[in-house]
Amino acid sequence: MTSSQTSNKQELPPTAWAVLGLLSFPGERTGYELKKWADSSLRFFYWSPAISQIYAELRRLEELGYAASARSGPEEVRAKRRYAITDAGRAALAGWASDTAEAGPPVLKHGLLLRVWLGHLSEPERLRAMVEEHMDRTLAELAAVREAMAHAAEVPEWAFPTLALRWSERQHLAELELAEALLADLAQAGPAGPAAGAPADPGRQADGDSPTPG
Amino acid sequence: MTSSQTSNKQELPPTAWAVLGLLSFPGERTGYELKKWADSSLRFFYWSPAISQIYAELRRLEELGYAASARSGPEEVRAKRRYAITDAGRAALAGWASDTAEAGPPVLKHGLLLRVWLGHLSEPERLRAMVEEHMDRTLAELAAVREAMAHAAEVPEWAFPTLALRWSERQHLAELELAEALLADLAQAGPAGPAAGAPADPGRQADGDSPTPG
DNA sequence: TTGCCCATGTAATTTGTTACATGATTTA
DNA sequence: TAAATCATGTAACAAATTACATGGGCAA
Repeated sequence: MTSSQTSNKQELPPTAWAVLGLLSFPGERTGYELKKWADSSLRFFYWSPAISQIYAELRRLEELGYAASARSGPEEVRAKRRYAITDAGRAALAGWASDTAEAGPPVLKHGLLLRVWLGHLSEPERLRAMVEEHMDRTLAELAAVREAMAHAAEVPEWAFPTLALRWSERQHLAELELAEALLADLAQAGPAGPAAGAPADPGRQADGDSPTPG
Repeated sequence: MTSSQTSNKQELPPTAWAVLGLLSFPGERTGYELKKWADSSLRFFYWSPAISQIYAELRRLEELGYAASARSGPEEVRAKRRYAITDAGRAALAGWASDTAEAGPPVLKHGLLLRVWLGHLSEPERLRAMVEEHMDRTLAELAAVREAMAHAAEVPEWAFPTLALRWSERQHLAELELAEALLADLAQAGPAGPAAGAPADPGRQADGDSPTPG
């Protein structure tokens, strides 16, 4: 406990809470283990920080008195460290996790959709191919989610992680349906519609006062 | 081709491409206008950069020869600037937009799900309330998407933006269904299950060798 | 004995945000 | 004439990544 905390309202970045969250499950673990676990669970609906950042957050968490570490080889610097959450850490995390204002809207950054939005710059076939590739990737992710879920479902302590993974499974299925519908829309708009792309298209350079797209 | 660019493979952050993408639709516009437009379209499936960053990206784009600006009051520094994409910019953007490797998997950072994953730290009712709040927010977003879509659908040049917004509409509907299912899972797991939360729970401090959660 | 996984960290850099400063034009 | 919106930018900072440095243990 490094004392001296004045404010009771800690302003921490999401990563710090996520790392502390990993620590909130029974057991002590190393930064390395935390990273692996994040890669096979958090990453499906939140995200997985770089390993170097995990170590940085662990140090910060320990300074705040939210986590405590024990070195394995007693005196060594840079020896294996196992971290555990403290009572103060658990209390702070519980406060954060229940704070409804803190949880803003989900952040989605969908590169494929940006490309669809910019569809006038690609050939229709290319666009279709990109959507299909996205579906392949999604399918692969779905398999990974299911594997993680099968793993989690075996342990009673991981009931909530299992629920989150179940949500993620459904989310990936929805993503596939969304892509399917997008493909259909593309097929309908492509051949008949205002056919975009590189070649032959008379007029259409109407620069000047065109209204701002929505 | 505006000369002097040595490398033909520009390594630009997503934001730069997004801003250039906004510019790729017919018409010249100011940074300010770009921001408003991003707020009512890009933000639904990608994201909307801070206005200060838009200005920064516009400057970078102009340096690269991908965009060109014209001041309104001829000699003034800090006068209104209208930007337009150049041929080089359009070509680079088209290359980027068709690059399938460039488009990684979608990034999702879902604060609500992180809290569900951490469900053992909240009271069940609190969790349910958070999911319901999320549904309210999603409903409001859905309305905004639909409004933007109605706007976009009127202009033939915005056929692809309209498609992207249609995808977003469906995505928000899916998000609602996902939340519904989550609520059901929570109700099922809550009363009977390994009832987490603050009070009265004997044992459960099993620190030590517990396996790493998935 | 080579290469992989475990394990921890530092340094440099990029990306992006918020807060601030400034002023013109439009609307109530 | 006051407030809102339009419009552009700077400065300080936070968050997070990549690249790099280091070294032990184990398996092919």
